Amino acid sequence: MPNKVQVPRISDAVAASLERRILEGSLKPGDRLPPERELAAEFGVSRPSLREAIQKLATKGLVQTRQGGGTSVTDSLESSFFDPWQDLMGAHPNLREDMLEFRRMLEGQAAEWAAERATEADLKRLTLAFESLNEAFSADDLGRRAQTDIAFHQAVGEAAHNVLLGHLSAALLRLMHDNISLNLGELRNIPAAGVSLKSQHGAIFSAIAERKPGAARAAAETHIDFVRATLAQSLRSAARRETAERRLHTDFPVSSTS
Amino acid sequence: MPNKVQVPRISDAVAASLERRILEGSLKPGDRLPPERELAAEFGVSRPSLREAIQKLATKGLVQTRQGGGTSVTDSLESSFFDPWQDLMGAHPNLREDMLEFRRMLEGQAAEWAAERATEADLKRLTLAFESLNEAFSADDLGRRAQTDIAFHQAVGEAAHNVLLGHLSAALLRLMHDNISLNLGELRNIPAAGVSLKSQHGAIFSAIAERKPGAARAAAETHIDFVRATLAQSLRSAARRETAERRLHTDFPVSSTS
DNA sequence: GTTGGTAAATTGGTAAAACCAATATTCAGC
DNA sequence: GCTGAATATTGGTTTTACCAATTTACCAAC
Repeated sequence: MPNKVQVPRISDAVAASLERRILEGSLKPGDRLPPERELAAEFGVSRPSLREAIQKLATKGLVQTRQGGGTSVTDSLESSFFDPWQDLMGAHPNLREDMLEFRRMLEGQAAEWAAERATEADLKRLTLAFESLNEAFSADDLGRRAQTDIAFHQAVGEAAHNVLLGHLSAALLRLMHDNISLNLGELRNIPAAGVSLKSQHGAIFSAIAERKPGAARAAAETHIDFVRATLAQSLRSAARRETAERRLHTDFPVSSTS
Repeated sequence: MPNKVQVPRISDAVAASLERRILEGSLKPGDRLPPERELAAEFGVSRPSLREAIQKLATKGLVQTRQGGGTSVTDSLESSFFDPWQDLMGAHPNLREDMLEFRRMLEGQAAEWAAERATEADLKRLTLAFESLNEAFSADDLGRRAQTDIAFHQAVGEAAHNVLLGHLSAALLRLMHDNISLNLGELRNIPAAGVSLKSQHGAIFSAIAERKPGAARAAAETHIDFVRATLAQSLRSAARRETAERRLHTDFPVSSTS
């Protein structure tokens, strides 16, 4: 093979650019890409070339196209981890504790790296996410709380600037929100939990903004420890409620032989 | 989602047809496909649609296209199943660094927990794995080395008694071993690497067996740091070999006029 | 006969324009 | 507010033209 200068194809370059955005988290699962015509103009290429790039990504499973509906980012990177973990959930009933422990490790590390590495743009984004989270807590909207909670933790994960950690963190958050036994919405029914959660998020945010890696890690770990303890209490409380419900509806027959 | 009849896209159908020919052997590695214009006429579709089909196959690695030269079937037939992370590793050099950084954190934590929690059965298993690894190093069998390396780290991951960590640790290690662009096998060609790798595994093993969490973590982190540094050296070494090879085959005419 | 250079043919790469098909949005009527 | 029709949007396909890289054919010089 002689010293042939390799000229990159337009469709390859466009596909690589979009792929990078997916990898680094700028484009998230479920996000809609701009329309083909718009995206082609944005990249300064023809639509057929842009289509070839999109088809490459579709073949890799990174995006999915629907005629009339647009092109969206799949969750294939997170699924690589999410699906096996979901299987593990069924096989290991006590996985909740392992998961929270794992999450403590992951989020502690994420917060530490975020405090070391966050750019101005990262901090701006984290600030917006934190403000949205506080608004959701004030508005008493459970759906919005879950969404902004995820967004806040994702912003931390991305400020850590390790793409693997970012995607793993997202997969883990999704796993927790998708499983009843780990349903964090249950925490909101506990009176004091909201106040504590809010101040814990605040501590994480401040430590990162003030670039204190050690404090950020400690704050994140404290937060997960609290979630852990409160979740356990909540599940015990739910179990007690179920027991009381069964007592109320249990009618024993009077038997003289046993 | 209602009972919507799924109409297959032309490009998908064409790609599937060509893929079938490749997999059944009608088209063999090295075979040239007919020219795009001819193939499009043969399938009764437009050339852009045919091109999209070809691009799908190219993305899967089943064919390779050269402008002016045609499209040929490659000799890599393992591309029926596609791991998105595997492909990303090759295409995004920064991901390699992120992965090693992440693994350093993960394996450090795994070793620490293993030292705290390993049962007698865990230690027995770890011992066997360590012995197998040493045998593989002595036997100079590259395939066996990779396998026993994975098994050793898996044993550590399981002794950590966190299911998620164990699973993830194994998945990431397998991903690195499977990735050609990382070429972990190259480490074995470096004279001092084998001895260092062996003693590093030994340090991890001893620290866990002697239940020293701090030492175990440090040993695991040192191990990844070494892999990191040696991999970088290996890649530089490969680049130097390529340069020398080019020098060997470059024959410039002697010119007296400059 | 061999080698090097040039022209022509072939084949992949890119773009523009037009049209078709599926989905999403808007609006009118009840 | 709900339903159905009309309209707009967005992906899918085709046709045509042109560009760019490679291959083949041809010819001249040695």
